[in-house]
Formats: sequence, C-alpha cells, structure tokens
Amino acid sequence: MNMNLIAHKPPTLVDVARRAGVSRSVAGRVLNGGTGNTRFSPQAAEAVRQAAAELGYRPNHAARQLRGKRSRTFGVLVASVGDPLLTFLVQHVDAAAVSIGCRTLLANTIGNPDVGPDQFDYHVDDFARRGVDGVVCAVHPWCPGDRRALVERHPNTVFYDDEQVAGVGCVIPDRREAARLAVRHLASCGRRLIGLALMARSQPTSQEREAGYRAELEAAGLPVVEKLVFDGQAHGLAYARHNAQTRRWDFPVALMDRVIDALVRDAGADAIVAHNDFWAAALMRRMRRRGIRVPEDVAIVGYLNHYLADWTDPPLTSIDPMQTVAGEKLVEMLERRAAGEAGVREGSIVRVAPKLIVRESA
Amino acid sequence: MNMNLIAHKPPTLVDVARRAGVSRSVAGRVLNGGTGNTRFSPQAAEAVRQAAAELGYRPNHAARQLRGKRSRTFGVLVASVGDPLLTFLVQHVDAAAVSIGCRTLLANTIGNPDVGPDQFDYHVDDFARRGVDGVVCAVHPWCPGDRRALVERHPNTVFYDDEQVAGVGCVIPDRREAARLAVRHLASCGRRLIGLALMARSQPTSQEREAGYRAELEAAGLPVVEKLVFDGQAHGLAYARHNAQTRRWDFPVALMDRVIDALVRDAGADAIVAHNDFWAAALMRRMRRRGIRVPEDVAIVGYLNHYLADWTDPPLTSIDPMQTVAGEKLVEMLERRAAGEAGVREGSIVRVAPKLIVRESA
DNA sequence: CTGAAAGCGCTTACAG
DNA sequence: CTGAAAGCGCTTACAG
Repeated sequence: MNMNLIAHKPPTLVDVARRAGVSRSVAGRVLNGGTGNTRFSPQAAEAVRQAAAELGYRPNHAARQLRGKRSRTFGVLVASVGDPLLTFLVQHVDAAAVSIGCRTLLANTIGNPDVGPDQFDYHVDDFARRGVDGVVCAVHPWCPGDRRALVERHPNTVFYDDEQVAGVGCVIPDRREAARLAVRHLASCGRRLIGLALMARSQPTSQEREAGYRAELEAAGLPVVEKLVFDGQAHGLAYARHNAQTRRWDFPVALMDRVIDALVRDAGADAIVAHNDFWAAALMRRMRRRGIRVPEDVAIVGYLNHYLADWTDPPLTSIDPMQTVAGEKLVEMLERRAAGEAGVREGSIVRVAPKLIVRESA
Repeated sequence: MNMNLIAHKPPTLVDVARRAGVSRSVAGRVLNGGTGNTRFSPQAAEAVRQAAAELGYRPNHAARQLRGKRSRTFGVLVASVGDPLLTFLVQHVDAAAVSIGCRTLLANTIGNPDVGPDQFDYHVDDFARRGVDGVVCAVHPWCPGDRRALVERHPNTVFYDDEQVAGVGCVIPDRREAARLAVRHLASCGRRLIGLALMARSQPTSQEREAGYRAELEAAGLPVVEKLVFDGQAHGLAYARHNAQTRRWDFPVALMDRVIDALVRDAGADAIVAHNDFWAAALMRRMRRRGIRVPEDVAIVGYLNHYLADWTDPPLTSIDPMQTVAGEKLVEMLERRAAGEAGVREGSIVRVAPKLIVRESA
C-alpha cells in the first residue's frame, strides 16, 4: 500500500502478469478479450482479472495504438466550437462517440487569432499524427479549407451539410422538408400570405428551402407570389461574419428592416418563415419597434431550434434540423467504416428529417 | 508517385533516415530538435529535413508518447458541452491549448443517457489511459463526481469556479466585483432602488455577489434595503435542471413573477441585477406582459454575456465573467506544471476580473 | 558527429 | 493451454 508513495507509475501488463503468476501473453489474452481469444484456462483468467482489479490496471492507449489497434478517436472539424449553428451537432457527435467507447477530438478551423487565420490544414495534419479513426467535417461550405486533401489524408471522412466532395459519406439536414413543415404549420394556423426570408437565394440550400416552400404553398392551395420571397443577397451583406476580436458572429441587423419593408409592408405577409432563429429573433424585435405584433399580426417560424428560441419574446416556434440525429448518423457511418464493415468509399448521402417545435411566435 | 496507390502507410523515421542516407538516430535528433540536441552536422540536418519534407513525414504521436513524451493533450471535464453556462470557457480553453501546440479532450459528465447518468469517473479513468498532461475540471460544484479521486489520479488538475478541493489550482470569476460593476453602472445611470435577484442565497457564490452589491451601494451612497434582495431558494425550485430527454436545461420560469412581485411591485425597484442572462431574459419578457418597460421603468443587468444577450428584447446589458481570460489562465497553469516549471501542488487561486458590456437594457 | 542498441507497453503469431 | 519472442515507431544514453 505504501508502494503508492514511492512510485506513481501506473501498473503495466507485466505487473499484472507477475502478480497473477502467469506470462505477459496470457495476461494480455485475458484482458484484451478480443475475438475468439479463449486460449487460456479459466483459472488463469480468474487470477489475471483479480490481479488487474487489485492493481487498478488500465491498458496503455499509446502502446495499443502503436501495436496497430484503433485509436478510438474521431476528429471533428468545425469552424468554431462556439459556433451557435453547430453547438448541438458537436455535442451529439461526442455523445454518440462516447456511447461506443470512443472519443472526439474537436478542432476549430477559425477563430483562434493566436495561431493563425485558418487552421484547417493544421488540424488535418494533427489528426494524422494522432491516428484518428475517422473525421467528421462540419465546417461550413463557405469557410476555407482543402476538403480534397482532407479526404485524401483521411479516407474515412464524413461531412455534415456539405456535398462539395463527391462520393464521400455525407449527412444533410432536409431543408426542403423543413420549409414544408413551416409552411404547413402556418397554413394550418390560418395564415394566407406566407413570406420566406432567405439569406442568399443563390445558395443551393436556399433553393432547396424555396422549393419546399413553393411545393407546400401549392399543396395548401395558397397563392405563390414572387414578392413574398425575400433575397438578402440582393440587399447587400447578408452573412453573419465571425469577428476574431470578440469571437462572436456579427449579424447584419440592418437587413431586418428591409425584410419587414418587403414582406410585411409591401407584400402584406401575415407570416414569415425566417432564414434561421437569429433572423427570427432580430425580426421580432424590429417588428415590435414598428408596432407589428407577433404572432397576432405576423407569425414567425425560425430554423435551428437553438437555445435562443426559448428566450426570445415571444418564444420562437422553430424547425429543429435534428442535429441530434445527424450526430448519431455521422458517428455510425464513421464507425462502420472504421470497424471495416463498410467500404470507405461508400459515399451514401443521408438526409435527416426536421421537426417542428411549436412555441408562441406561430 | 504511383507508390501512393500501393501502400498508404505513412512514412516513418526509418524511411526518412534511409532516404537521407543517415541512421535513425541522427534523423531523430534532427527532427525532434529538443534541447541542445545539436549532435549532428549541418549537412546531415539538411539532408534529413529535405527527406522528411519530400516524404511528408509526421512523427507518430503514440510512439513518442510511449517513449515517455507528453501527450500534449489536456482533458476537459464539463457537465455538458452544450451547457450554455460554459460554452465560452470550453471554446477558449481549447483555443489556448491549440496555441501552445496541444489539444483538448472534451468530456461530458452528464447528459448522455445512452451511457449512464454520470460519467465523471469513466472519463477520469479514460484520461488516465490516454495519458493526458493535465485536466481542467469545469463541472459545476453541484453536479456529482469524485473530485478527490480525480486529483489523486491526475495531480495536474485545475478547477474552474470550484474550490471544493483545497490546495489545488483554481480559477474563479470574481463575482463580488461583478456585482459591484453592475451596481456602479446602474447608479451612474441614476437608478436609486437597485434590486438583486439571487438564485440561492445559501450558495457561497451568491453571498459573494451580495457582498459586492452591498459594498457598492454604500460606496454610491444608496440605501441598502433588505427587501431589495430576492432569494429564489426561499420560493421553491430555483435551479435550472438538465433534462436528459430534450438535453436542454429546464428553467424555473414561474419564479420570475415572484421576482417582479417582490422587487418591483413591493420594494419599488427601478433596476435589477439578475442572477444571470437567462433570468434577465425571462424577467424582461414577464415585465413586458405586466406593462413594465425595460429600461424606462426598470433597468436590467444580466451576468454571463452569453450569445443570448444580443438577441433579447431589448438587448441585454450584462457582466462578462471573461471566460476567455479564465480559459487562458487554466491552460497556463496546466502547462507550467506539465512542463515542470511549477510544483503540481502549487494551489494558487486566480480571480478573473469581470467586464461590463453595455447594451440597451440598462 | 554518428550509429548500433535498448526499451517504452502492448499484441500476436509461433513453438511447445 | 502456455510462454518466449518479435515488433509497432520513436527516443536516448552509450560507445565509437
């Protein structure tokens, strides 16, 4: 017991073997318990297990890995851990990894001015050094980073919401369905002139939404009016930009009045499907200032179902892209390939069905 | 070039040495570049470096670690990565780690129902297996977990906002100063009856705030009235609780009306220092419903300066606990001890000065 | 200044 | 069923 005071070096397999009175080989076979490794007697097994328990033996990860075992670690690339658009995803990828005995190595590709403007390549490299079993790339498509090189280096890579690299696994939130859900809900609440506020109509993701929006309007027998679709891009800067100083995302607040002008004042909208929860929150605030009541005059539906949605006034009805589910799917794909159950180049694209969360804004 | 197609095994030191025409030893000495390891000729160095570059050599992390090098990895324990109270801390601990060439291994101790209710011990164990260089424990003091065992297992541990374990490094946001800043700002805006809304007066952290609040009131020559301090605990459930189903934190919304009754209606407060940004957001919403204008009738100051603060209506003036700075300090402490520059048991307590961020609510 | 050699802790054919 | 032995990729005294 007072051995503890002398050396604090953790016990190794040799220590266990010695204490159990067997060889390192047997101890190893008992403790690693791999497939069909029953090449030891029950007595030996018992002795080894007891010795291991008594010593508090834990296999050394580095040694196993060096010997060719998996690192049981997945790299996760994300523009910024604090990115409000992805907090849930990051959280659930990690949860999914832990539940199969793996870990997550989070890597911010931007937002660390101490190190440099863009660390995509740095992390790809570091992942290689550390021998990750796979990589989740959840960096927004518009952020820099050589995706091809990533996939080259780490064939077992899956993307979230980014189809740039063809033939690679990919999980995508179904934005078409998201827009449909929003419109369906608004129509069922009796809204007739439903507006759609998009950040940039040129983005494929926005086009998907618009398609869903139009499809559902038609299905509901509501008028499809060109004036009811707002394109932020046409009004100048519509993107949230990461501010390296404050490490926050700067939001184009001024644009919100343009949305209200175009959709509510000019087109007479009685409901708006907003680009995301941030747009929705800003819209609601500006509307109140202009004497427009939410939801009485104009109902609002957001997208993301972010923490935020509980705290706006009124609380925000929002479409949840189900990053929970996406996170699980991503890890599942990675794991199947890491375990050799699926070919690495099986580039399936999985769409995740969104969910409507009703609060008070619509 | 078409070698790539044959074997995708990354080049090792032997490959580099062979290509450079030197021994493994020399290659190693050149490439690891440790202290005073200039035991090689300039020519050899040049050849090795060139060979390494050509092959794209990257040292194998596991092998280095096995040979006794640091893992350059820090474990970070947190109740939940998605915990809104700590997102900034997690982000900045990681940024600080990366900027010294290290990584962060995030570990959620709760909020993963797939695995079990509490994974504190599991992660402590896993950190040991992986040989982290140190651990940041940012698990809220009221969450379960054997902190003593953690420190036993990982002597190089530092805590954030938790002084339970004596004699260990600790970084704490200065709540006394936070309350002073809030009161000072409100007083300078002409507020005379400043209320303080606390979650639970029995908590040491709340007591610190109250002390700062009283001290600053006196300094400003304002009345210190007992009725102006609200104790949530006295009114029943005041804690936000983690909901494992939704993986969100449930908030005691109903309590907010009690706050307004006690402080505004009964004590006539013209300003409130709220427990945190969530309380502040909920308070503002309830006040609007009751016809109380913010900030005209009652000014509100939050605490956290969370993402949320930009999106409430009106945007929330808040005290920033400067988790940015805290994250840096935590990593700094860990690193100094990992590098052997400081004794592991140097249990210094660092207080982080907060900062007032003025928006529109006060 | 250089290289042969030992060894970190583990896994796994291989011979007994 | 068991154990001696090789080897994963690296670092580092040690002898030349």
